[in-house]
Amino acid sequence: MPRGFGHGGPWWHTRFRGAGFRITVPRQAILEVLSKTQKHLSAEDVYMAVHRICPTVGLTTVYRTLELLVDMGLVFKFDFGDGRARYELALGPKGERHHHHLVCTNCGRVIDYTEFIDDEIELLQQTEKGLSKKYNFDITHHLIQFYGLCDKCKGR
Amino acid sequence: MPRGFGHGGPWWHTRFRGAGFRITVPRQAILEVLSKTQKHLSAEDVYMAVHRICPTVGLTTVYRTLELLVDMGLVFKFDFGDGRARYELALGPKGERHHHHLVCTNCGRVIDYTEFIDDEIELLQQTEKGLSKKYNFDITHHLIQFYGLCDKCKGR
DNA sequence: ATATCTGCAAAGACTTTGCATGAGA
DNA sequence: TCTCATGCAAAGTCTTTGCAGATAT
Repeated sequence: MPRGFGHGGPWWHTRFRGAGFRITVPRQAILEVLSKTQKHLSAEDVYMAVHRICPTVGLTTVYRTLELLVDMGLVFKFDFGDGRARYELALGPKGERHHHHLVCTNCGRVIDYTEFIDDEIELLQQTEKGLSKKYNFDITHHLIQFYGLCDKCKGR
Repeated sequence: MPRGFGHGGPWWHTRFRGAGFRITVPRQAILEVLSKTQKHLSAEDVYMAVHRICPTVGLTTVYRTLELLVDMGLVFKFDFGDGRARYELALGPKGERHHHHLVCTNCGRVIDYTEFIDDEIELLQQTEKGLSKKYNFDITHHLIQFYGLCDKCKGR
């Protein structure tokens, strides 16, 4: 059965019920928005998209829900240096969405890349193993970003 | 001659003069503070430390100077997810301070590690090369962070 | 029934900006 | 001298919190 839908509704319902969290309209709308994009959305972005599905949902709820999802490990939170956090679905460390980022320090453009991920992942898993042991950490995820000037900004 | 001091004063004076920036008391104090620690300082941390050297320097100047140093590539700016930016001296991509981070998502503790850097650097340089070519980016630096629970937080 | 969740408004925290004064080259 | 830098105060932005009413289980 493909990831996504089972008998009891969307896949994440189980995670929610198991943790004692309630399945509500705002939460469903927020997860729907996150599932339907490949972009890195800010809280405001999510809020505006959710607003089209369910106009009564407030920005506060968006923030609270995103925090909850991050804590549950369902969503990753990123910082690209422009002062607002970005969010995207996690879907597992080797899941179909996993990628790293290339960030332009001038215009803020962010490119997702997956080209070199396989080699990176291999090395990272070794590193994770070594680090976990040495520092007694439970490592849950990682972040790799390259910074520089994009093609449009480098000739300036 | 060791990096650090030449005839005309500290090493960064040349960089400043060359770029048309002035060498001022606040800037010297801020760079002195950054050179004398291995920690990741917030703007407020820098401000307080600078205040002991030169009490007239304001927080605004600290922010402005840190931004300048980041733009010049002399300082890196990090985000560990606690809402305030951290700064530390760059000293070159293979310089003596280069390291990656291990961040506890529960208590916010940050550990610098250098153990696996050599293998990582090698892979990263290949990746950088590939990315630069494919996306036509001038890559200046990278960020690698592992997230998880530290030994104190995992038993909770 | 009741503990959780939500929306609104207000507060909080970090960072940036305007402007007149002061200082480096 | 003359442009650049600084400090203060105020404003700006993103994010969090308090609380009463609404909702899921």
